[in-house]
Parts: sequence; structure tokens; C-alpha cells
Amino acid sequence: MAKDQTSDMDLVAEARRNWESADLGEVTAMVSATSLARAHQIVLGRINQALTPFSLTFSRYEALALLSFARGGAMAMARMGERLQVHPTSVTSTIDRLERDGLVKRSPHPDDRRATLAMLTPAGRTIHAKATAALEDIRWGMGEIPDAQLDDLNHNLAYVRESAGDNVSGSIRTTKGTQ
Amino acid sequence: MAKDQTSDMDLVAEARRNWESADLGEVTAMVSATSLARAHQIVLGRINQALTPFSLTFSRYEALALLSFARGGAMAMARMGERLQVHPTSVTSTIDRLERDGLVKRSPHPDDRRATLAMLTPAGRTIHAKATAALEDIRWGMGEIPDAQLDDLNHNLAYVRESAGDNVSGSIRTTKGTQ
DNA sequence: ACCGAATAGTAGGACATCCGACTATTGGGC
DNA sequence: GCCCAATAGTCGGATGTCCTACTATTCGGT
Repeated sequence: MAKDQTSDMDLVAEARRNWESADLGEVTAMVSATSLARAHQIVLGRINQALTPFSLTFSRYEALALLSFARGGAMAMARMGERLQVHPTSVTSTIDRLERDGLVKRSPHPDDRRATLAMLTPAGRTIHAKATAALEDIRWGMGEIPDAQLDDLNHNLAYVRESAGDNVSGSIRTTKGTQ
Repeated sequence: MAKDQTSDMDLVAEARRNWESADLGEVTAMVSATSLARAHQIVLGRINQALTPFSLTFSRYEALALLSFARGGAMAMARMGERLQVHPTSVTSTIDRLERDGLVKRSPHPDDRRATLAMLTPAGRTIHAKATAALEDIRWGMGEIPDAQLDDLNHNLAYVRESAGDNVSGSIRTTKGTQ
């Protein structure tokens, strides 16, 4: 989380000044990357702080959430990696810690002996529910920003995701629609 | 970087569906946090990939950039932590690696024997220039998104930063202004 | 039926980041 | 002048993430 305090100046704007005075190009894109990183740091910091009481991190929370929506509360680890967009070894590490804390249990896949199912335990389901409530309480780290503004943000972020090949069909026009 | 491929579905939109069907609140904020994390992952991944040829990561690049704008190419490590918004131990670790690669050199602060100056070496300045050019080439990971759209994004992200107490005076109204 | 390619999971290693603790130095108040 | 709080940097430990390499298993094509 590092600093959460007001900085003396607008660090992003300062970067812009430095860049412009050095006659460098793509300043707007540079500002975007910088702003995105800072915003991510802020939001992730708040989320992780809210999850501390549950001995969870956002990564582990995401894994719990994914399992909680899966049929039977179980899913093959490889599939979790696809959904969460992380490397297989990251799934191993995440499930290791969740299992250590008794929130998830590994069990062999019934049809494929290569695969391992990660299965939510009752404790895992309980913690997930409580953690979700805690995240709602802090509006997922989005502060007091009204929903209308967040819709705008989501719309703009969808273009970034789209540029990487993400399917954003369900997000690119959410601004005010029924969706 | 993990996956960079097109997913079969809009993962963020799917999260929205799951959340709504479970009757949970703050869905828009949840989507924002999720989108922000994914966009960050995408952009950071592209940036780090572009920096690979220089044996740099974005963290180390940021430190180099900060020093390159400092008078004399030198700055006390504590001050770097403030500017980069990272923990002092992260600065130690970053400077360790930059020094190992000969891009930065530690030297005692002339006026304060507690402090250590991180100073750019000629090699560090050269690498920074080349790495900067490489980042411009990929538009800092922002794909083909036009500047006008990025201005929108930056504007929305400024609200997030502002909500954390960041001074965004130089960014909050950049959309089309002269700024 | 059998062999090589693809897939699932893990081990080990590199980084980045945080936190708490510890040492050295500076500085302010009495 | 002196002592204690504040500041600067580092060390050790925990997490999260990636990559490469390795084992086990499955699957497709001949």
C-alpha cells in the first residue's frame, strides 16, 4: 500500500512536464500508463487492506470467488488459470495458501488423472461471503466516485482490454445502457 | 504477462452476471476494480516485454527515469521512494539491481551521513534513453487507442487518484484543454 | 495398439512489493 | 550540551507473479 497520503504535487502532471521539456513523444500515452499504474496501486491497496481481517489477499479472494460461482464449488486448476488470466504456477501457489488456511481442498479430478480439482470448503464459502460484504462496504476501493462516473471509466478501460484482444462485448457499451 | 490471447468470453461481463445473479451490490464498482486490474495487467505486460531487451523492468525503468530528470542525475533514496510511491525497502531492492547492472551507483550524501545518493552512470543514461524510445514505439502499452480517448481515460483515472488524496490539479481537466 | 504431441500440475529461481525490526545519524527541547 | 524522537537505509520474511524444466497422463494419427 505504501503511501496513501496526499503528495505535495501532482506526480503524473510532473512526469508530463518532465517529458515535454525533454521533447519526448507519446506523452499522453505515457501519462495513461502512469495514471493506470497509480490508480491500480491505490485500488488494490484499499482492497487488500479491507481483506486483511480475513487473512486474504485480492488474488486469493478472486480464486475463492471463482470457485463460489462454479458448480459444486469446484474447478480444475488449469481452468482457474484461464479464467483468472494467470500463469499455472500462480494457481498452484494461490491454492497452496488457500488450502493451508482450510478454505479450499484439493481433490483428484474424477475423469482426468492429470487434473486436480480445487474445491471450496464450508469455511471457504463462509469467508468468501464475509469478504465480499467487506469489499462492498468499501465499494471495491473506488472511493466515493459515483456509479455514472465509474461507468465512464469502465467504458474507457474496455478499450484498453479490447486492444489486447479481450472480448469486451459485454462491457464496451455499458455506459448507460440496459445491460 | 500470462495470457495475451482473446478469451472466449468477456470475463468482466461474466463477473457482472455472476454478481447480479447472486443479488450482490456495488456491481459497477466491482466491475471497475476488475477492469482496472485487467487493464493494468495488460499494459504492464506490454511495457515489461518492451523492456526485456534492455534487461529492465518497469520498476527499474521508472527509477532510471526519475534519476535522469534529477539535477546531476542523483537523488537520495528516501526521496525516490516518495516520488515513486513505494516502500523504502523497495527502493533498496531496485537500486541493488540497477547497481548490479552498472546503471546506477550509490554514493554517500555529502551533507547527511544517513542518506545515500543513487546516481545515474553514463551506461544508465544511455540505457534509459534507448528504453524510453522503445516505450514510445509501443505507445507505453496503450495499443492503437487514439490520444483523444486516452485523455478521457486519464481524466477518469484522475478521479480515482483524487479519491486517495493525490493532488491531481494538473490532470483533472486535461481532456481537451490547453494544459 | 502405440508413439509422439499436447495438457495438468509442481518444483526451483528471479523479481517486485510490503511489513517489522535493527543500526546509524540528525535534530529539537530542556 | 544531552537525550530521545525522527529519519535513512538495510536485512529477513511473506506474497504474488512470471519463466523454465520436469513428471504424469491423455489423446490423436498411423
